[in-house]
Order: sequence, then C-alpha cells, then structure tokens
Amino acid sequence: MGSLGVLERLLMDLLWSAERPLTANELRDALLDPANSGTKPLAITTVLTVLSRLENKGFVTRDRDIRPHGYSAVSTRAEHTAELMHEVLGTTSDRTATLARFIGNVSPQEARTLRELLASIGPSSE
Amino acid sequence: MGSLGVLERLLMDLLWSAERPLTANELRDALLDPANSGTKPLAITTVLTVLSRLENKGFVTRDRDIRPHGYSAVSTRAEHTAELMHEVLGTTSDRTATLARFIGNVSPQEARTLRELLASIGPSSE
DNA sequence: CGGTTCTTCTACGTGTCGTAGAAGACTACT
DNA sequence: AGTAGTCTTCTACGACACGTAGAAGAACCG
Repeated sequence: MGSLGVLERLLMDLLWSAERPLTANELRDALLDPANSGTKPLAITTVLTVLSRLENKGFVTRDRDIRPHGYSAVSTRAEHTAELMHEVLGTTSDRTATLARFIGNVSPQEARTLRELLASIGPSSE
Repeated sequence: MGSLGVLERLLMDLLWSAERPLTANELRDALLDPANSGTKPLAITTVLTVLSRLENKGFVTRDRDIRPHGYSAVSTRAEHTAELMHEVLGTTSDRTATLARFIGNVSPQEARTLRELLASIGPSSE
C-alpha cells in the first residue's frame, strides 16, 4: 500500500522539511545530526538504495541533470498524509459511521478547525 | 503498525459483518462463498493461524469455553478504521494543513455529513 | 474407549525493508 | 587527456511479516 519503512520515513521527513532538493550525502549527514534520533552512520549506498526505492514508489523525484543528483519529495507531507487518510477511509464500507468515529475523537480545537475548513469549502447547507 | 495483510483483512471483514462469534470453519466456508473473491479452498489450519495472529495483535478475541472456539472482532470496523485514520494523522507535524487537504478532497455529500457530525458534538462556535 | 474434530506447534516460501560492498560512470584538476 | 576522487547502479543478504499448511496433541461424542 502506501506505507513506508522506518528509514524510508526518516528520509521522507527530511525531504518534506527541505526547501530545496537535497543530495544523498546531505541526507546521510542530516540523519547523523544529533537532532535526528540515535546517531548512526549510514553508508551512502544505503541512503541511495532507499531513495531509489522511494523513487520507484513515486514518493521522490530526482534531478538527474545536476551531478550530485538532487532529490525532492513529489508531494508535500500534508498531501501525502491526507491521501493516506483517504485510502484508509476507502477501506471501509461504512464511511459515515467511520467519519463519525473519527470526528468523535478529535480535540475541540481541531473540531473548530474542521468546521472552518468545511465552511470555507461549501459555505451554507441546503 | 496497525495494518493488515490480505487474508487477515478478509477475515476481519467477515468478523466485522457477523452478528455473532464465528468458528474457524464458518470463516473458511465464508471465504469459499462465491460472493467472496476468487473461490479458493483454504486449509482450516491456515485460517486458525491467521486468527491466532489477529488475536495476538489485539484485533480478535475468542471464546475458549465453547468447543469450536467462537471468534469475534474486538472493535467495529468503523472504530478500527477511524483509529487508523487518527494514527495516520498522527504521523504528520502539520495537522491543520493535513486536515485541510483531507477536507479538500471529500465529496460535497460527505462534507455535509461532516458538518452535521461536528455540529452535533460542539454545537455553536465561539 | 475409539474415531472424529478442533487446536497448537512448527515450518517454509515470498515480499519488503534496512543495510552495504563492488563495480561502473562521471567530474575535476593538473 | 589522464588519473584520482566522487557519485550511482547493481547485486546481495539478513530480518521480519504474512500466506500457507502438515503433524501432532487435546477434546468431544457416541
């Protein structure tokens, strides 16, 4: 499906947070950064392999024209996550009941956010 | 995470649709039913193995008191799916943006449903 | 008690993912 | 242009999840 492994996920997080395309080396270094989880030195080939897999899965594109290839996420984190949520919702036959349960568990603030979002899309009811 | 394999999923669907606990044999027969996908005869042990795995994962309970054990889903399909959606939502740092994307892709009817659901929870705004 | 039925234990093949070495392709500097 | 260094591709392997099921043990019915 649309799920990712741990390393794949770490790389996607970095790419999603990046303003510009990153190289494999930059990504490897970013993973070493104390900010990111346990400091473990990965081989560049490991990073490249995973990036290739992510490319095959359609999550990542790379600029092959510049030499240290520039890797970037195809869609934003928000788009990706929202899509996943729709995928999950699509697995149920009882969409309304599922949405009810979903809504029933959001925080009051988020409920307000959702109301606003819904209002801005298709204003009044009818 | 909370994802299921194909067979696991088929069994959960049957259990979710069932009114009462089912036995391994009933489940195997239900899978054979022309209504359910390609008619393939599974060994009962296969069904039992998967049911055990589902039990370990906390998706299924079984009544060990009656002899052909009765298997039933722990939570409803809607609960399960809604929970999964929350899990997915939890993987993003940008919850509001994600919700915006999510809302942006629901059908008008479902948008209305969502408005109603939100209204019934925390009525007016403020 | 013996046959039948159900459950548990164990196991294997496949696919995905983390991990990386070896070799080939490309770049840059002299 | 040649050579060293860098980057990418190819190939591979171990671990784990899952579909699949046989063999053996436990329980039940008559």
